[in-house]
Amino acid sequence: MNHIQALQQFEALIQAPTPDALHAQLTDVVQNLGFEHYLCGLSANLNLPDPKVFALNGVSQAWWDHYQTRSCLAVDPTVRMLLREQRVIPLPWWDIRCINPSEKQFMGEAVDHGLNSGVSFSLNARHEVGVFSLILKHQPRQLRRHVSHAIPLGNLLAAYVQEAARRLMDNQGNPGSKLTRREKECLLWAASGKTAWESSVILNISERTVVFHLTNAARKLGVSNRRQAIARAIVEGLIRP
Amino acid sequence: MNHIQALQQFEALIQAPTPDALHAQLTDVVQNLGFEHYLCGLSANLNLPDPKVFALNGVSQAWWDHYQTRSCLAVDPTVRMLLREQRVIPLPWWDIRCINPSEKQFMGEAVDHGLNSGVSFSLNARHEVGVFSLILKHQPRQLRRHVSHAIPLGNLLAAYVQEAARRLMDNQGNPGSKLTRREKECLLWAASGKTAWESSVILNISERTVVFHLTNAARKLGVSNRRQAIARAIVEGLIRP
DNA sequence: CGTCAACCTGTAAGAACGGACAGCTTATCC
DNA sequence: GGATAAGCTGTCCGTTCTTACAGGTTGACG
Repeated sequence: MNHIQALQQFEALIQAPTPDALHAQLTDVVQNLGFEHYLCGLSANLNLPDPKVFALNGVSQAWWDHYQTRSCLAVDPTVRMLLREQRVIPLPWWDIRCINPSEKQFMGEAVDHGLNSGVSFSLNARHEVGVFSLILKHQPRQLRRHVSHAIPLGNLLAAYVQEAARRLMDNQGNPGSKLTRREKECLLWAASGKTAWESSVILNISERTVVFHLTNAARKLGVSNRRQAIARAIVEGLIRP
Repeated sequence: MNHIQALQQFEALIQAPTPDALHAQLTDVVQNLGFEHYLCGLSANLNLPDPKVFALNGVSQAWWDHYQTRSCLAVDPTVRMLLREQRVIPLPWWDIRCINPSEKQFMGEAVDHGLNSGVSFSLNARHEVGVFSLILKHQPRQLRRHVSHAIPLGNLLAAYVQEAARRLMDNQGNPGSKLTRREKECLLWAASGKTAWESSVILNISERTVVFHLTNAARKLGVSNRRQAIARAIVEGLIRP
């Protein structure tokens, strides 16, 4: 498959109307790249009680169930290196260094489930993070050559998958707009260290009204006080101090 | 240049000890990809009073001066589409749609300075954003074919440049370490809505000590109260609620 | 052994917050 | 015209924060 054809196939991904359609197209693309499976986990507003999680599963159901029920996110070394350590360049699996027995065990279990080798890419945007992996079930003759050759297009594919996933997620409703303009303004000034009285002077409204908006904002954000509301609004990208 | 060679050249970039060395290597890599210039702007902690900005300039000094003195960030359509609109897939310049006269004028000025065509890539990580562009001074015979062909490796190159830039920035001093472990812990619980008393129970220290750490953290962050300290710590990536 | 940094603790007074009470205006939509 | 949503305003009271005062402990380093 040459580059131009691949690009056209990638462009088609972001038009996918449903996750199922995306999965079908992606399975095809991944096989054209010389891989058997893929795995995509994307989370907007990570570490929140209600993260929007988008997962596409191109591997065996057994492995996926195992991953979820055992909360393998904490022991998955690709997640650690790409998300927590913020590695932005591709991660071929032979570069993975396990830092504790749990990670080692996890990788062993992956091999047992047929995830023999592969390469993982980091998905990053302002308020979302994720991992996209291309996976080989069987080890080919020249593993490193095979994988390395696919890295440039794989890296590009990761970006397209992220774009496609976001479009699908956006269609499912946008909680960012749940705050009114005033509520965001009050939160913004509160995040800048202003008291309710100071904000009232700035916004030319009464102190009581500032308190009113902050209270409402906190309620909408599902938290119980002002500090937490500020933290949540920043993490969700609703305000930019 | 085949993929494997390119990958080796990319790997070498992240070892660059200084911005000048990176620039020299990058100039070579970019020309191998068939482009004349590059432009890289990366900003950590955007929208803060003291953002860490990293810029590498592979274009004419005149254009760079013009870009900076006229604060073209606000009218650069690549910045709008890649950063504000969060487009994560590559942006060939023929896909740029100017949405106002200022942007149109900006693109005209770019052409006047010899930035004829190119492709821009988005650089994204949790607390940094940027744009990396590959630029053609002269329009080749088959422009679209030429640029499209370079997109996969260009996209990968962008990730390596981002990684290299971060390593250089980290070497220049890391303000994230200015908070002690306890101060970050107290901030984290405060951001979760816990009062000083509640945090004291969690951390098994006295309420007074929690207040002490929060006060110190606020002072170190250059702010005057707890709310602002929480906001700043989150934006700077020191804590993750 | 002195010094330093990080950590820990206490009291007290005034300012700010949180929650509950009750009620207004304005614009939009059916 | 009635209903609804967004915005706005006031008082009261208990809780929490902020800032000031004045200390002690522990471990690393020269």
